[in-house]
Amino acid sequence: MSTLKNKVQLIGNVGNTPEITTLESGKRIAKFSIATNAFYKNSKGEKEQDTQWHNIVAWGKIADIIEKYVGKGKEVALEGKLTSRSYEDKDGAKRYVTEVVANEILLLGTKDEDTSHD
Amino acid sequence: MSTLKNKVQLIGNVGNTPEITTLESGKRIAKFSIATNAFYKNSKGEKEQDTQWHNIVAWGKIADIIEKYVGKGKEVALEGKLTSRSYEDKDGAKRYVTEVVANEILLLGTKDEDTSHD
Amino acid sequence: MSTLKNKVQLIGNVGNTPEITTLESGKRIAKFSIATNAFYKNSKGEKEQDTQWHNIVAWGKIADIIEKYVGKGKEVALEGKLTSRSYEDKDGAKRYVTEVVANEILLLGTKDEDTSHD
Amino acid sequence: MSTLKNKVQLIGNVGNTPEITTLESGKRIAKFSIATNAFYKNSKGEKEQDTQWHNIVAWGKIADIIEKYVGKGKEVALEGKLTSRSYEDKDGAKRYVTEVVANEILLLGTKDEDTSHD
DNA sequence: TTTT
DNA sequence: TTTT
Repeated sequence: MSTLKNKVQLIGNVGNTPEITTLESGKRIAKFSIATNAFYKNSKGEKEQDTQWHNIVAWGKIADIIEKYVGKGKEVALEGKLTSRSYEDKDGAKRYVTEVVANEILLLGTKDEDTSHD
Repeated sequence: MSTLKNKVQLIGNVGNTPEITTLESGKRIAKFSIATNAFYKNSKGEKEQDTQWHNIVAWGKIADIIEKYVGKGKEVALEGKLTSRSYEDKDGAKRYVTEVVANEILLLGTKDEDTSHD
Repeated sequence: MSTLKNKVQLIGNVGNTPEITTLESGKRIAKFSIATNAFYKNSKGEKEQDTQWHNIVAWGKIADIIEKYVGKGKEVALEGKLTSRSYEDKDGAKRYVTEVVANEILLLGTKDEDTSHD
Repeated sequence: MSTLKNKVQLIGNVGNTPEITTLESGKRIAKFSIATNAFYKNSKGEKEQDTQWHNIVAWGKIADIIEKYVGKGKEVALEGKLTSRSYEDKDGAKRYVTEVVANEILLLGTKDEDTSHD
C-alpha cells in the first residue's frame, strides 16, 4: 500500500495516556492525541502560539510500542496516513472523524534505542 | 512558522472544480477536495481500492495558481499542514472539520513549468 | 529500521534505462539516476532551471518493479534513505559516493495500478 | 522554488561545531555534519547500528539560527534539498560532493521556543 | 489534552 | 467528488 500518496508527519507532545484496546480478533489498537505547536509573532510583534490537536490511531506492533514507551507529555515524531471515516451519532446524524493512522513512531529526547517500526 | 512539525503530503486527483473566494480584506482562498487512492489485495487475492477524500484549503498565491491551473480530475502533488477547526451547526451543536492548508502544489503529468510556490 | 530519521523524497525524470544486476546470493539490485528540475527567475527576471541528478539504488521487490515499469524519461516519485559509502579508486585514493536507497516508487502520469511497494 | 520535488528530512545529532562563514557579498553560510542512526538486529539477533553522516549547508537566516542555537552533539530535525556539485582537486581530477541545503531546522529535546524558519 |  |  502506497504511503507516498498519503503521508502525514507530526512532531509534537502527547496529550493523554494512550488507550490500548484489544479487539476480539486479537488485534490491538492504540489511540491518543498529539499537539503540534507553532510559534509566530502577530501583527503587534507579540509571540503567539497555534496549537493543533491530532487524533492518532495505531495497530499491531506500533500499538505495542506505544503502550510500552509513549506517555502523556512525551515528545514524539510520527508518520502515518490521513484517514476519515463517518459514523452515525446517537441522533442518527452523520458525523465525520479524521485520524492519522501511524505507521512509524519515534521517541524524541530520549536515550532509548530506536522504537520506530518498519 | 514550522512546517517540520506538521506536514501532510498528498498525491491524488482533484474531485471538483476549486471554489475561489475573495474575502473583504482582499485575501483569496481556494477550496477543493482530492482523492488519494491506495490499491491492495484483499484476503481473497482480489484487488481492492481504499479511497480517502481530503479537504484542501489554500491562501494567497497558491490560491491563484489553483484557480489558473488546477481543475477537476487533474493529478496533483501537494504539501501543507493539518488543521482542525470547530464551528456551530444550525442546531447549535459543535462540529469539527479537518482540512489541509496547502503551502505548495505541483501539477503532475503536465509539461508545464513548475507551478509550486515557496 | 527507522525511515523517519533519514528520508529523501524525489519527484523527477529517469535519466537512463535502469541497470539490473543479480548478485551471487540471488539478490537483485536496480540502479539508475533521476533528475529533479527546479525552475526560478534569475535577477534579470529570466527563467532558469536548476537540475540536480541523483543516484538511485533499489533492492529486492522494488528492483523488480523498476525493471518492469521504470524506463528512461519516465516521471516517478520515490522515497528512500540517503546513504554514502567510500571506496578506493584505481590510484588507491578514497572516493565517496552518495546514493538514495529507494524503498518506495510511484509511476506518475500513467493509468497503471499503483506500483508502489511497502 | 519547488521543495516537493527534492526533499530531504533528517533527524540526528550534530557531529561538529558548525562553521560559519561570511562571504564578501555579506551572505552567511553555515556548514556542519549530522549523523543519523538506525538500529536493527543482524542475522544473529544482535543489535547493530547503521550510522550515516550527512553534510549540511545553510544560508542566510537559517545560518544565523544555526550559529546561535546548534552545537556539537545536539539533536536536530531538518529539512532541505539534496544537491551535488563537482570541483577539481589539487591534481585536476573531478571530485563530487553531495550536500543537503537546509531550509528549515528544529532543535529537539529543548525547552526553547521554536527556532524553525519558514 | 501536550509543550514552550 | 477524482482516478485505476
